Amino acid sequence: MQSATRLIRSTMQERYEPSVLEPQAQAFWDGNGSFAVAEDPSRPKYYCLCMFPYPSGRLHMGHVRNYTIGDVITRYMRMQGYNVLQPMGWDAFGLPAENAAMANGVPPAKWTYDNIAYMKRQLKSLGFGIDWSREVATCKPDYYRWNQWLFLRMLEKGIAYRKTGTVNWDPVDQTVLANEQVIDGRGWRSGALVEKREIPMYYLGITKYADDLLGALDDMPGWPERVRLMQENWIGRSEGLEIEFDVEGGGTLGIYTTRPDTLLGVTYMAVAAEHPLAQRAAQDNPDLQQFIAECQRNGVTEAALETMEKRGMPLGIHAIHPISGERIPVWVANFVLMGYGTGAVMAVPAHDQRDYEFARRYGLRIHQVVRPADGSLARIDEEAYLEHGTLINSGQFDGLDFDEAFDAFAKLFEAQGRVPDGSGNPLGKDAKFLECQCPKCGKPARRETDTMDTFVDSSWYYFRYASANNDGAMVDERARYWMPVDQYIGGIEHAILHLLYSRFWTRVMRELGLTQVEEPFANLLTQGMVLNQIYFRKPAEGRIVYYNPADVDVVLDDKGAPVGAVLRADGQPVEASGIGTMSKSKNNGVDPQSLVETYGADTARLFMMFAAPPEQSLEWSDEGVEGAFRFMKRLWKAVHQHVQGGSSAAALDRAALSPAQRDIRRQVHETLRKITHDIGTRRTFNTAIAAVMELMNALAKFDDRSSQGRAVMQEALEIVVLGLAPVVPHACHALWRELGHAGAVIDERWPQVDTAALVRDAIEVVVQVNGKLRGRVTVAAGADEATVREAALADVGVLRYIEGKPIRKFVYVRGKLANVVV
RNA sequence: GCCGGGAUGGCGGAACUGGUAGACGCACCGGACUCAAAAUCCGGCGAGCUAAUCACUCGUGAGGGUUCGAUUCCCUCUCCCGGCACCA
Repeated sequence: MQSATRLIRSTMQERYEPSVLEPQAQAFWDGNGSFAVAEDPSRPKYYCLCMFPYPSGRLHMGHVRNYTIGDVITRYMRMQGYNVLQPMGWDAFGLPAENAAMANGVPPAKWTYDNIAYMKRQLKSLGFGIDWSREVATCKPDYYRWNQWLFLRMLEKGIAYRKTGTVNWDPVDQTVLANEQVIDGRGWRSGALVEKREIPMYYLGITKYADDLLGALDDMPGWPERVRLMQENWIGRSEGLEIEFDVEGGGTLGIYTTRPDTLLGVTYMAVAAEHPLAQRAAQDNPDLQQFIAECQRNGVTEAALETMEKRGMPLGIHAIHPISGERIPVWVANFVLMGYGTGAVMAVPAHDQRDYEFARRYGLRIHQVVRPADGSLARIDEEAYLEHGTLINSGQFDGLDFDEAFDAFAKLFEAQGRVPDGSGNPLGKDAKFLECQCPKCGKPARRETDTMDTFVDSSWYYFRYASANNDGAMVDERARYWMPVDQYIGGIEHAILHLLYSRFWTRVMRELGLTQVEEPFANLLTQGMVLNQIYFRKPAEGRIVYYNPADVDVVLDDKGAPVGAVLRADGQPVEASGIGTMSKSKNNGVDPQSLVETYGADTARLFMMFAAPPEQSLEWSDEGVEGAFRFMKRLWKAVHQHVQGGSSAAALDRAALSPAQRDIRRQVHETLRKITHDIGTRRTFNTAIAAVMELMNALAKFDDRSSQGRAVMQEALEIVVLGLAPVVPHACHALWRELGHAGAVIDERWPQVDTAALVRDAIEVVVQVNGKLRGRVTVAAGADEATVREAALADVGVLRYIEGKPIRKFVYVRGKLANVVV
């Protein structure tokens, strides 16, 4: 073993060549199955999960940042002795595959699997420590069959149910559109005017869990405050009831309200101009026709909405109040949006400011049904009373508070959930597909053609990683070992929907006995976006042209401050419009592949972790990448020079060190203490890396060829290599061997701080006079306040400011600072 | 409009619990090496004042407050970013 080590040492490359050493390290991990993990009850587990990507074709910088953060945590926790699972998979159902199929005639499946293969190679080239034996692709039957299986269990339990609901219908594409796919009332792809349609579809009763989902947020310290707030607002906002009012002369009018407690205060109803009821009433009423036309003309631009006054007209139709039986006039109003909810609202002017203003304008009745809980009387003669309070003038419901009233009305109307899962389906026309056998009785049956939304796939994939390749069950006992996820990492854009659905899904699975955990993700880290400069030219006519920052040179003034930019190709100026998210439309993306090819994966990883803390946005900088690469070269050279310095270093003799050796050793262990805290607790990888750079700068000046000097250097470099191993694993894999170790750095433990090395003989105390820095004194480490005071008052810099003045106060912060107040 | 976050050198950022503001990196400037350039190494680098790298003054978006001491806590304001938005 010793001779083998010598051989490696003698052949150590002087040059840092990532293109050679990175594939070697990756081959080592692959060959040894370093990242394939098995359940091991004897060791503490750690489940580190990154949001899986849609296989769009290539990784983008956002992915690289996301997965680098996850990989650093994974490798760090592994060095801390945990049994760490880091899986990866593919959120593989989506419209891009269909669009690509229509555009290029490539079958969606082939397109998807080709993309997966390519992106998997990219992930491997970045050195992520992933257990690929657990890979999941949601487009494969062995994954989505469990969606269907769980859905049937949900039907049995009544968590899923079928009900008629209003949807956005695209008449050209013959499909249902999500709200975000409707742009200015038109289908995003077909451009056709979207219709509201009542179709039967499946609902998932997430509202049944709303209280629990909301309440549990208070007990989730591992989640960022702002994500919890966003979920709180979202759940609170969408918690309401659907109530149907009968319409005189036939039909019903469905509305949705978050204030069912004010139900008895309804004095009119309002519908959108496009609402069928309004359309019908307008047929033989020219005034109404004109008003409706006006409403529609006003459009939905923001400016119009801001300035538009609230206007309306009675339809001459009445609805019947479901409790009181009263006749309620139905109005058409320009502030009711057809695109939101049912396109109709119940109006409670006493307790809604908008309804109040409308009622005042048109002389409609205002009927108070809520008063403050403290018993005082709210005045509603000038504005609506908006707070939750106690019900009055509501017959049998008088005296109830908001929650009690909500529950009482909910029971009365058997409130239903509001998470539609349906989408349109061309499968309904395919007889071969439709005809099937009932799996229970064997008789001919009609196959269900409604499909589930893709959010279902991502709501439980983390369970499947933990139960990978089980043909017989959705999840198995292995999930009990791994769940919950200890650290989840992904983009803030999923702060609400994906994370909320996952929490909902976990509760459903718990109710079905599939898991014991209540919350799927113990700790959540939302990484910031990756930004870059945006450059463009706006021709006199035609469209703006964006130029990639890589093709642009920045012009500097003589102080180095940027004053302009020119396109390298023609030397002519381009305009800069600040920085923004890397995107195709702004042509400011940087391809991870070319970055890895030019500088190596370690440089890419180092730059990403160093340029900003993980939660903040990260500004791209080619010069910053160069800087990271320079550091890699310096690190490599430092180890190379040390190893070249002679045969293996003598054992460290702590008692025999010179003051300079003790100093450098103290700095080594101070750095180790800091990076342990920064990586392990604070997750501020940027400051950890900065601390190591600082240490390397000090080590470069520490030129001590003595036996103990080399021993100190050996220890320092080992700590540096171990400490950087999570961030730049390829280089550290090689350097660890160069430092004389037969084992692989991936199997090493995180080093221990030698607290004895941290002890100082003397400390420097900063001395202020009236809070201004005036001097510094050096005292023995254990000096008491009196000693420090004596030294401080004798300092020449201090004396200048206190001479002849009485000392009013002396403040001493142990070991750091003294303040003399005169 | 509502909710949340932020503003620190030419730039990205650091300062962890109220205690030396500007760590680390980039850019820039000077020097060494070189015929020269690149690379590398060494040094400088908030502003003002100054012959000066001494000293001093100012300085963390603006104004005020609390404190021996404020980038950090409190109040008011400006701007920027994110989320939601006639949301029923």
